[in-house]
Amino acid sequence: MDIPKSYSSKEAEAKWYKFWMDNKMFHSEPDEREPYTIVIPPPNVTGMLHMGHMLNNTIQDVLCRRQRLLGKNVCWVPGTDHASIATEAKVVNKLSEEGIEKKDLTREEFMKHAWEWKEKHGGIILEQLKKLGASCDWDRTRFTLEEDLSEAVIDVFIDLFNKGLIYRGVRMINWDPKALTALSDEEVIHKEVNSKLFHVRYIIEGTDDEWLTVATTRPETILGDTAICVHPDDERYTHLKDKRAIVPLVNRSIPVIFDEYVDIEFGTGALKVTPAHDENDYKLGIKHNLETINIFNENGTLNEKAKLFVGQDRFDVRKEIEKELDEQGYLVKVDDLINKVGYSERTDAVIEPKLSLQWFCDMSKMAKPALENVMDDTIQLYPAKFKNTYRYWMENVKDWCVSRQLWWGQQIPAWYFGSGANDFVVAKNKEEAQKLAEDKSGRSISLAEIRQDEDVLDTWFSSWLWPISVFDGFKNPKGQDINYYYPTNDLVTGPDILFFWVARMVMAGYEYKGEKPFNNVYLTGLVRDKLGRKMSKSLGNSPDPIDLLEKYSADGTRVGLLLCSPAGNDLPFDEQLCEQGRNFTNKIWNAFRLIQNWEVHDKIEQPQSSKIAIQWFEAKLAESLITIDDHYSKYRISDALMSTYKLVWDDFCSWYLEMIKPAYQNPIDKVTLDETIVIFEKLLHLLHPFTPFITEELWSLIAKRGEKECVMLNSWPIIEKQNKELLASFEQSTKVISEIRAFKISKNIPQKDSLLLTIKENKPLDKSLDVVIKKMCNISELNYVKEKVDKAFSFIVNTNEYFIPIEEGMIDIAAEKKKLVDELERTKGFLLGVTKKLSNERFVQGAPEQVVIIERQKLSDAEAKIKVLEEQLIGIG
RNA sequence: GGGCGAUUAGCUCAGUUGGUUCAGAGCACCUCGUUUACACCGAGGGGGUCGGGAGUUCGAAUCUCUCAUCGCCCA
Repeated sequence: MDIPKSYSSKEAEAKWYKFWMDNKMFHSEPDEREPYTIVIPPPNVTGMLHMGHMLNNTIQDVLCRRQRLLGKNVCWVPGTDHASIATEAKVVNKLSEEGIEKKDLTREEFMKHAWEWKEKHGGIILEQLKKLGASCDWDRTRFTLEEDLSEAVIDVFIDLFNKGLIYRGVRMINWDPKALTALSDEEVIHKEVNSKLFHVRYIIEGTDDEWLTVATTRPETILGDTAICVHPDDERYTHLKDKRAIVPLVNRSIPVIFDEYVDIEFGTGALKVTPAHDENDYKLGIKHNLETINIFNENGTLNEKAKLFVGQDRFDVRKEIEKELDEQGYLVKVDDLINKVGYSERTDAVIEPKLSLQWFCDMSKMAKPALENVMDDTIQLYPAKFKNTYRYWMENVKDWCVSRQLWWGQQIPAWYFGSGANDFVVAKNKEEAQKLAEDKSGRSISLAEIRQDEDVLDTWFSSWLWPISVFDGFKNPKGQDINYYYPTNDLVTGPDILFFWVARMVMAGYEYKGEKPFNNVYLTGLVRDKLGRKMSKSLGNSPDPIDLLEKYSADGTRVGLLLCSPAGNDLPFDEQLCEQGRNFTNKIWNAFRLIQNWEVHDKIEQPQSSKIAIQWFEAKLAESLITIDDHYSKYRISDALMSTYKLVWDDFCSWYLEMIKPAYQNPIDKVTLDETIVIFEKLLHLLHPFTPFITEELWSLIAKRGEKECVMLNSWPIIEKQNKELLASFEQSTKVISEIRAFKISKNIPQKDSLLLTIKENKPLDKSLDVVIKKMCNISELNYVKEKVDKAFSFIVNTNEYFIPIEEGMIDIAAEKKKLVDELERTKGFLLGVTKKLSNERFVQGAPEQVVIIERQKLSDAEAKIKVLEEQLIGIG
């Protein structure tokens, strides 16, 4: 068979993904096996695959594929979420490019456009995941706005309302003037920006020249001021008790109030109070019974209440009012200031605090079990350090603003039947609403009188039900799916949505299933660029994932991503890692080529060195498997990969294959070849979670297979019995081999030249491995002697002395001597340390017995070594 | 400003209850090598006072305190 020198991934990837799909190998149905379930963190329908998705889904796929190999019934549920704000923004933009304004459309017309957009773009990201090799059960793909899932959302809203956990109220909310909707606190990103602190003076009412100077970053809100507040202990201002000041430009009279809330040190110690446009001012306003003047329109322009600058944008007004205040003598000075400003996560608009009537969800009751069950590890977070953050959130949980002033989403099932603040009911449909409304009002109400709330629910109000709703747990609570797959096993997501999503899923899980939604949460880091910056569209510093997949293959890219991704730590991505991943797949490929090209003979007897090599590798495999399984159990995926990588590259390719490799153009014996193929197959299983495509390809090539046989459904290797003695002896031999190789390099001796090796055995030695040393170093003759050998290159491994006779002129006596002296010095120093330790009464008394025994062993080893070194030094003269 | 976490080789990170010379891995780097799987390779090698300081201990990368720098969350 003619096998190319390098692995070509493209064909194999297409072929095997199709094979898995055609044979429904990712599909799961409940059966008698133990389930292993993951629900995907649903990506936005607006999204394109980015590096974060790549990492996140690679990890999920690794976990799923390993569990499949372990024999579990694996179900990885994919899907997308409708992303209210982002999608609506995309659709509005698209329509406006076509000359259509949202306000000219009915709700139904708009929704039609939105669904069309979703059908066209919503599936792109899922198709991209297939290129990565994601083994999702695509037959189970769900969408948060589909009918069943929406019904669950509405039912939950109604249920929570009836339980008194959802209410309607006026609050200061985060208003996005670009998207024209309320945002939850979590959707606001606070950034540090360079601002200015304006010092503006207000004249005291009834005086000609008595002024009070305030400091503010937002001079445009002066127009909505309804008080000035100072600290009661601030002596600068005590004389202003019961006085009033005049707001500049608009000449409105406002009171000077006293409250301990004010920071005496900040600015001038006098704070202008604008209750309509600042959370803290709002609280002050309630406390001191102040007027509230809302000077902004919903889009961030000023309204007629401002009296000046009406219709202009808030940021333009900030510049203009500065000029105006200065010209009229109100502006005292302007300082530079760095402060934090809230921005919309979705539109990047500066958030405007706004008083508004919204729907809220009371979290305090549901937070309780959600907190307890994470703190006691019923639900485990990996890494556990996130328990702290989680606890902080849950102990300081705030009510959740769930309404959004949008159309793309589930419309809030609240129905209004009058103009009173309480003239509403919550019901599943208009007919039910009518009944409830009549009950509530005690009068007859026609259907025409009833209007549904215009707003929709926050997207997270869908996502928090995801682990239940994808298994139809609301529609069919006793269904086979929900009973079998819930609670799910693992959740893989980023710490940035630990509260947004993870915590809320936990709450919903306990509220609606009485049980946790998942056992373990693996929190990945953020993917950053080489300079440590977040990857973002605006910076343009993110590689295109699809390019990476094409350049380095899916397997190579997966390995590259996982090489540097310890749980919870950020991932400083470097394309070089994908190159390393690709090189790794090429190494595996070539190991296969080597084995494949050997000619086999039935009649040849198995060499002793091959027999030992097999025994050794089996022991090594068993040892590595324990390590690898342990890493997986702790979700240390990078470490599991590195252990696998070293097992394959170092132990299998560099040691094992070299040990069994027949001489040039000689055939191999059948026993060794067969055993080697068995070993190779085991390695393919260990590799499969990381590199699914090449392992499937090689599995099919290395032996004859049945039509539907494949590596992904075959079993994970079982740990064979361990053999620590053999591993220890082998390690000694590798040291000997390394010494001889180094010697050959230093003397420019070609590999094909054979050497003699003589050993003086000072300490019992496993001689069965001599055949390996002979083969690996091309030793023609290996002897044991009682006396040391003159005129030879020598070295010591584990107090045994090794001699390679060479011509006298070739020995660099000075260098040899220096090597021995250095080693002697080091060993003596070491001996001194050990002696000191052992002569210390308190050490011998205090340390555990085992530690003391080890120290005594070190002492006698060092003494023996010193003796050998000294003898060699005498011999060398 | 408050809370949490980090700081180990050029880079990215391991280091499990303090105890083998425990200072490690991968990559990068340097030297040699076109030997018949692979130069997307092989063999060999250099490199760190474990952020600084103090303390506890027979013994500290590991525990305590303190300072510095960075990150995250919150105000």
